[in-house]
Amino acid sequence: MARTATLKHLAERLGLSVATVSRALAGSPMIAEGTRARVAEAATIAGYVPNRAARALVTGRSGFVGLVLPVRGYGKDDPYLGEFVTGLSGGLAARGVDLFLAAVPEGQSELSVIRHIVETRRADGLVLGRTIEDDPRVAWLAGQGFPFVAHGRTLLPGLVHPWLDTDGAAAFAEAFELLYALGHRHIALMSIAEPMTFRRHRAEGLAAAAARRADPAVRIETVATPRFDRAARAAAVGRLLARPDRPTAVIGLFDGLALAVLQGAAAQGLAVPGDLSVIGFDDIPAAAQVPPGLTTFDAAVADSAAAIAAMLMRAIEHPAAPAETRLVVPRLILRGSHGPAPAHRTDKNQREDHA
Amino acid sequence: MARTATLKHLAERLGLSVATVSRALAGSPMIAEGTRARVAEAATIAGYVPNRAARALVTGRSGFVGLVLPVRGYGKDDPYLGEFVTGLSGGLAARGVDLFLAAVPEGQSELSVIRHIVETRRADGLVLGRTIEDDPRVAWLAGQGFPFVAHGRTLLPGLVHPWLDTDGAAAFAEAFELLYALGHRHIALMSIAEPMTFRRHRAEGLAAAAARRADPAVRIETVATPRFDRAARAAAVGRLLARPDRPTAVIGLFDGLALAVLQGAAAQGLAVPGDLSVIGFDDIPAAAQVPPGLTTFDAAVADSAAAIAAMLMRAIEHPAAPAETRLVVPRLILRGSHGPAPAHRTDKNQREDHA
DNA sequence: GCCTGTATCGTAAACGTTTGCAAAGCGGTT
DNA sequence: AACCGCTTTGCAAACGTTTACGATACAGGC
Repeated sequence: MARTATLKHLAERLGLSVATVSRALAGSPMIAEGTRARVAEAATIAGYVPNRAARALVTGRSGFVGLVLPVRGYGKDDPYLGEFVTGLSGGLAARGVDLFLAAVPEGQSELSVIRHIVETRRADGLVLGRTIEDDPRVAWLAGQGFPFVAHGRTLLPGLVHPWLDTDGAAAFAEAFELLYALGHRHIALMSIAEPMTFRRHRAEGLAAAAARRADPAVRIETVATPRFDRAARAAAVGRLLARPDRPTAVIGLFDGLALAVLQGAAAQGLAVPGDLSVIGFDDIPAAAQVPPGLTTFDAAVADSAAAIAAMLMRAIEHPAAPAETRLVVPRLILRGSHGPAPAHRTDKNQREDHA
Repeated sequence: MARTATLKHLAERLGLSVATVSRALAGSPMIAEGTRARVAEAATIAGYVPNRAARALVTGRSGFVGLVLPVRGYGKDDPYLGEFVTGLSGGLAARGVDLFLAAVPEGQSELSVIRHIVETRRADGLVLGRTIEDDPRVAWLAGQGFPFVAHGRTLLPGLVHPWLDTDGAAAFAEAFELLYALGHRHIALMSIAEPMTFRRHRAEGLAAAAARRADPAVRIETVATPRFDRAARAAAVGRLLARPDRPTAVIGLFDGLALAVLQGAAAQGLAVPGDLSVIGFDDIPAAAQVPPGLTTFDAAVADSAAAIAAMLMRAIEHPAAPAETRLVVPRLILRGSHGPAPAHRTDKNQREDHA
């Protein structure tokens, strides 16, 4: 197996200089069309592939885009990681860039890992997952002028930055309308304590849709538990469903919470959707597996990831360009966990004005 | 912000040559202890970090280890990817190596992606996931002498290669013993049609344990469906559980199958574990969420991944060393889906000799 | 006092690419 | 005939490392 061909080899074979060959391959306008064709042909038949290390050394660009994984955030709790990563990698590979993956070691902050990547120029750009409202990573990267795009908005005042987000507000408004049309008036939102940006948008979308109905019978309540605390989550669900004035429908901020509601309902002998309707968000695999099938939203993670890749490449190549943002609307997936509100049981301590 | 310090900067500041500084940092024995200390100190206070591109250019090693992700294999169906990747990345980072991730584009074979990585020397080593019995990736890489370690064994005749695998045989033997002690005699194995190596080992472990009991009442049957065909899977489960001589317990080759059984049982009004015991393998997050909690095995993916990282680094640094292999035993996690065999209902068409 | 060996350090080449600058060729103008 | 401008190509430096080899010094042995 011949050692991988280099520019010098091509140059010698063609009777040209290395510089000319390099420029021809790069499509430089200062090369005659004829020679460019000759070079291109010779390159393909020689199976030439540029040495990335050499190129990186002179251009100062690594040819890599980084993704950092906080162990805590993306652990067993992140079923969509596979989709996200494949979409990202695919989108980047099409542009000749590779995906570089960094885990956050135990006891280190994600920001410190990011700082290290930036300072050592290990990647030309970064993609950030799971942003929170005042995300320090976003603030720091924006301050550095380092190219990045966030999956999820932030609410940092006076700071515009590139992001792609799912339109959680629209989705939760749609969920409300679905439930309202089925007769549900008392709806609970299972939420989390952490200030993830998506929490705010989805909650606001739900509240806004409810307000638009201007129906005094409508009652929305929210219960929040720590994001990774399964026990607290289960306990809160138990309390919620055991109440005499329990809601007839509950929306989970994401599927994990909706599944917990399903489990809690089963534990208390409540039929879904007979006694209780449940709607989630994300469409994780378990949503299709657990009976009676969770009605939820498909966030199109793979497509989003590919779009993020494209946005990031633009940000890297045009650092001065204005920040690009993009909102994708999730698709409602109707399965078995939603149904008409139980007619015989209106909230005991409420006037029966919608009967 | 000062441009990242280089060897030349350090050399000038210390009144040494670049070569000496390089050697001192590398811990070469031909450097006096005193100067080494001086260099080390200067390097830390200057925040020196070697330029990977330059190093890669001269050493010919990229400083990256590759992981290729077939979209089909690791999609929504691979909930353990996050754990695996973080474990891998962590294990590699500790050794100064980074993880590089390649997705397999639609319409391309995984082998072609691997070939491309190897031929362009984009990575110094590869880790292979989801091996099958006669895995062409393993065969090709071994033929090339390219460093790699497989997560899962192969059954390629006369080919020893580095691998780390979970001891599925031991686990399924343990599952059998658990069920046998609870009185179960008729057990079904939900399996898949694809020749994944783990399928064989787990099935053999189950069969061997059953054989060891030498109990004529013991009956093991296997039903296999295509791995990614959810509909076929559900249909097969439905048929199995609807039979008058249905098994009293079923073991899923992995949690996805066990969950399908749980769902099928619920659909037919069978109580778990009252009427049917179910055991899975992998401990995916949904296993803890779905009622009554799936009894399964923890495959310790993160630890395995870290071990794979270590093995791969050894394989890269000592290409001539004999292939290293490692078997880790999964841990049984007892939850709610197993229980005593239903006493009142022995198989109708079978003698009641174990009553 | 000379030779040899050892410890320590410097010189310089090499890795493969990009790119500023010079050079060559050539047609057309004055 | 000299000059200019344009197109096309080559020269050479640079990116930051590693490493083979040579150089220097100093010690010990004769």
